[in-house]
Amino acid sequence: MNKRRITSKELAKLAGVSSATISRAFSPDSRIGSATRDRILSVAREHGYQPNAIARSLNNQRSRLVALVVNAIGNPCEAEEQQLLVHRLQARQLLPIILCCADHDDRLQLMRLASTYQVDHVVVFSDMVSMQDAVDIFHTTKPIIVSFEPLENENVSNIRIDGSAAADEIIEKIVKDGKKRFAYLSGTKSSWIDKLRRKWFADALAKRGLAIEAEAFGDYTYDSGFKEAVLLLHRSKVDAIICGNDVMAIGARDAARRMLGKNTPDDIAIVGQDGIAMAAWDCNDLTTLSLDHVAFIDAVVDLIERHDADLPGPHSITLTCNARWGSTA
Amino acid sequence: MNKRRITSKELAKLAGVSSATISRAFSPDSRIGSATRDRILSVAREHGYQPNAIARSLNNQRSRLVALVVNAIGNPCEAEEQQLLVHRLQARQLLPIILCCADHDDRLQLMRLASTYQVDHVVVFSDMVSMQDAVDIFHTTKPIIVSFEPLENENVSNIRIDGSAAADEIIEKIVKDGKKRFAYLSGTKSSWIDKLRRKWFADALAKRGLAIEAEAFGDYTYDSGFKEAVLLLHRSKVDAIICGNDVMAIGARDAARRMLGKNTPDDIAIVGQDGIAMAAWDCNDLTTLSLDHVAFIDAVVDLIERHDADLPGPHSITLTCNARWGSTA
DNA sequence: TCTGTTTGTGTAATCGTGTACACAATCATG
DNA sequence: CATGATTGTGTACACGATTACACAAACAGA
Repeated sequence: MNKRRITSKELAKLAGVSSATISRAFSPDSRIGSATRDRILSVAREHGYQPNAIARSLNNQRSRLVALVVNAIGNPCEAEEQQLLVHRLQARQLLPIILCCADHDDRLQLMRLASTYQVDHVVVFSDMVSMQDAVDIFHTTKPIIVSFEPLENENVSNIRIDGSAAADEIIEKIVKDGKKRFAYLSGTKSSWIDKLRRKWFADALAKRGLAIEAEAFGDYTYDSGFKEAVLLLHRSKVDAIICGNDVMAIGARDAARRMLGKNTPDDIAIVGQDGIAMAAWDCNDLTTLSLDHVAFIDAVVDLIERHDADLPGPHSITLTCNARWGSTA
Repeated sequence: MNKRRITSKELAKLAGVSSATISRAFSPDSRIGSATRDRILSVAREHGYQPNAIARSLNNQRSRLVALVVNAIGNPCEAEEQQLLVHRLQARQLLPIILCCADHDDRLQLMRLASTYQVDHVVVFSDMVSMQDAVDIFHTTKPIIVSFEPLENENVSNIRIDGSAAADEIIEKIVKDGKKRFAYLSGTKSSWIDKLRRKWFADALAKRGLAIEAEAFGDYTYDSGFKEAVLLLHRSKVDAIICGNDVMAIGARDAARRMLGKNTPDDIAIVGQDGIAMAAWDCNDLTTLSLDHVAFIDAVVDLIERHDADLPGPHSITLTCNARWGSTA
């Protein structure tokens, strides 16, 4: 119990070889007698020896650590993607370090801390950090950065999301249903992705001679969706609310029903964004502009693998969203 | 761009000192002239130098990494606690490595991988790994393990959860409302925590001359809650379902309403467990046996800090749950 | 048999820090 | 002013692996 881990040198003594041979026994393709290897692996198992990844990282300049910069873990919009990505990383023997930006006072400090661990890759989900900051902090440690936000930089790969067609489809249907006055409920005041999403819908409305009449700002949570929807519906006569994400949409739907007695889709149309699993639950049944999470994470993993294999240059992948129909619009 | 990180030796040359002095400049309390330190820090900032945490870890035998063994990231029951814990760890300059067990074929392999990174602490949320396995794998690297499951071991601290009183309260109310036939919908077939939770309710029923009449097994997801509830309600005439977690409870509630036209709480009582934020949403309004997440994570952090400061021995903390009332029971 | 290749292993340097030890310079104290 | 404590810095080694290089043994082909 509680005994210190055995080192390769100690194991070498036990197996009657040099520490170099120990190392070779654990490197798949290296010149070593198969008899020796078997003996070493057996002795290693017996003593619970495993090569120290920290020492190994120091030597090869590869940590096999990946920093995941996220807003929050609990937030379902990201959680499903995080889950998927973590799974994929683990299958490739890469370990994720989570950097949770939501309630951390000094996000840059946090990223600097992670950068000292020589992470091999960085994936930025969060829209709370400026991409330029991420590059500045991590460029000294050479990892590639995968991010939503397009940034021309030789170290940054991007996943671009295009939801304009899906937004157009959704607006088409809502307008056909007779709705005329639209509100947009943003998730943040300053996020790049939020502005992009808003533009998809604004463009679709403009095409039909309509516009976003009212606007509100929440923080991607149910409570903020609920609260802002109440305020919105009290101060303006909108009959459709496009929300920055699904969770806020659920909050807005509840607010309309509970506080103003308005039901979807007859009295008011409500649209979410993300396409989280919960949106499809029977009690929610949300109409939402949905991103294919699997395709999204496939793209991220693809970029990471490309970089892991030292293939040249950063890349850019564009994914399109699609409409997922529920009973709220 | 993309230039290799500067090392302490290179910085030493630039600042006209030895690499040892560089190291001292970054160690808060070490003998160094304040003028020298200021100069070094300034040159360091200029060149983007930060001490390499990997090398430092190798040297001090402290990685400041914490392994978080969880079932899934997306699962809301854990997500809130994870979020809180990650926040606390980050505030202490500890970085979390996530080990996601849910869909990983070889959990032990995964834990072994993490153990090679010499993590300082391990927190086991998941009930999918046997505690004994965790101890076997991590004991060679000396970290303390914080876990739900009580295990007598000098390296394991426990957080025990007691929900018996709250379960009694809840059963009391449901029985008073006239319900007589109870079903229990488990989250897993084999989990230790699931059996414990079930026992709280079974005991409360036994006290009143009642028992769990029907039983089903899901996997903590909405879909499984929905599906199992349908089967359960078709094969037996229960009028109350206690669910292994909140998400399944929401699924069960939807199933009862949608597939059998039974509403809560009049036709059927439905109870969740965990007390996740979503349970309190207006559209759910779940009665649930709730754990105080903040207190829980406080306890975890307390144990970690104690161990981080090299205070003696593992400890055990017991927390009690309380009933949170909604309109489903 | 002689030479040239292949195979298996050990030696020693390296990765980037932290720190024990040594030593010079500065300071306090009588 | 002499002496001892304190302060600031450099030198050298340790942390635990990987790997270039060297070298002996085994083996191939003529």
